[in-house]
Amino acid sequence: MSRLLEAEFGTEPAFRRLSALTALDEPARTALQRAMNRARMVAARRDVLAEGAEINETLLVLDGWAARFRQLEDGRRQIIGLLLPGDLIGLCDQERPLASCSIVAITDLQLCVAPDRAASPTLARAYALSRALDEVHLIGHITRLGRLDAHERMIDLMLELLERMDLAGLTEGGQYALPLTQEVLADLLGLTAVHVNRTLQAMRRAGDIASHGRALAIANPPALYRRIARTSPRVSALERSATGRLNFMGGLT
Amino acid sequence: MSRLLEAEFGTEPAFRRLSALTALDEPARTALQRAMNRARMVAARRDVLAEGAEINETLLVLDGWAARFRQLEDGRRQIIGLLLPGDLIGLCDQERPLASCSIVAITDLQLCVAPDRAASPTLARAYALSRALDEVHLIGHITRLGRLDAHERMIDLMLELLERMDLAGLTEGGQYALPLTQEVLADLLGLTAVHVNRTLQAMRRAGDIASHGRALAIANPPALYRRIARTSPRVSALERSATGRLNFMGGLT
DNA sequence: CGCCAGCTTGATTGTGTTCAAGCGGAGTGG
DNA sequence: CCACTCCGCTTGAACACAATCAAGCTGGCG
Repeated sequence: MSRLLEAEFGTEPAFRRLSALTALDEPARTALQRAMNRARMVAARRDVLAEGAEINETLLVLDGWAARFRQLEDGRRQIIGLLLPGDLIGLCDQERPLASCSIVAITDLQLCVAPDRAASPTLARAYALSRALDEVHLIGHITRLGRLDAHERMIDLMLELLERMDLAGLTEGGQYALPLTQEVLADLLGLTAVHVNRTLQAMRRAGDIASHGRALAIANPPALYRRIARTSPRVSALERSATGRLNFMGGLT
Repeated sequence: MSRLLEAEFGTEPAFRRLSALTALDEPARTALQRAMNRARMVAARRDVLAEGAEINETLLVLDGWAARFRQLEDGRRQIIGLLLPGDLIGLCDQERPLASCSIVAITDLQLCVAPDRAASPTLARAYALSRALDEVHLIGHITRLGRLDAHERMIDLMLELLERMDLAGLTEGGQYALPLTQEVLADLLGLTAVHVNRTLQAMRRAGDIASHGRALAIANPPALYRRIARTSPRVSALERSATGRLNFMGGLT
């Protein structure tokens, strides 16, 4: 592997996220790099996985966004969570698990098969932390839907995504690209698209956010953090310690 | 161990639930039985675990109900999920995980330390399935909160609890004891206690449910299943196959 | 050019909240 | 034994947040 490729690899969002979770040793890096060379593409709006399908392999998101969702018989849709670069799909310790929700590509998506956790104990640890983080996000989402109003939900979500994008090295000066339509936001936040629209407008007028094309700028995250009863477990959980390592939460309860 | 004790053990809700998840071999049964002999009690309304606390051991609920919840700074509370007999607390594969939410005893609670999964591969499998089921419940809860109205949320929850209680052998003729105050239901369903009250009254008037003291009778589960856009992954997931084993779902996505 | 998806706006309706008050039963202390 | 309290349940009236319905706008793309 040439040094150039190695350097490129180091800036890959998925690699950045996993190594932010825990320091990866050489076998882990090698396994990841090999897996990432066999990427597959999924076009925007295409299904990645249908609910109830058998899961044969764990996938790793390399680029683009996807959404886990559940669809009710009458057509109502609830998005369970978003999958960002570096997120894992289908992590579990059963033999032949079935998907508990469907997954759709929100943008064009680049995936690879995640290397087996047996490749390295550090990789196994990164996976365990990733899974714990997933659960934290589910819990945050429940709290958002159950106890926050439309404005709070929106801000809370944007702050969660800021943290997550940051983990994968995908933010710049508190800004990041938010490739979600208002309809997707609605299905995520348990609102209607119309109401999402009005909420966003109010937030822009209030100066809380600014969007230039796809880029979302959150005016003053620390101020918002203070103003909002945050659903995520603890804000500080994603603050990096002096070592550059995460000073971390995790674990089911 | 005398045969009598062995027989008692076989009817323990926690044991019934775990062995409904997967057939448990002798080492698993022995380990469980030994663990269950060292039960600890927690009085109703007492905290079992505070958010952010370090989790040193996995716990198993033997008797009574508990709730995982997150409390916002302004006092709003959202219940993330309920813990019923046979449910596990703190399952994960990290070394020193921190609790991602607080847990409070809803009724008097009997707990024990869950035997190490290394005790038996069948036990490990039961734990993995239990964890997958937990995630399914989180997903169902998100869908409930995001896309169902008050009536639907109530019915959907009651059906989920019917299935879960049944798994632990704690139902009789479609009835089970529901030890939740209207305030707890409100914090669970993202509603106010006042509105829960009115919703329950409407359901009683409509004949959907009947409560005699603590016992909740759901009039006609199959009919409700049909009427309601269910949030749980698939209703059939909890139907027992001819073998008495579960014909099962599970698995993260 | 024409289409379509996504965004915007207004008017109206409705589900659920808020505030306020009262009730009934279980447990406690005088 | 009674008074007192507290908790959970119930009820009513007014209000508010978000849904619904309907229409028009904008920009990218075939």
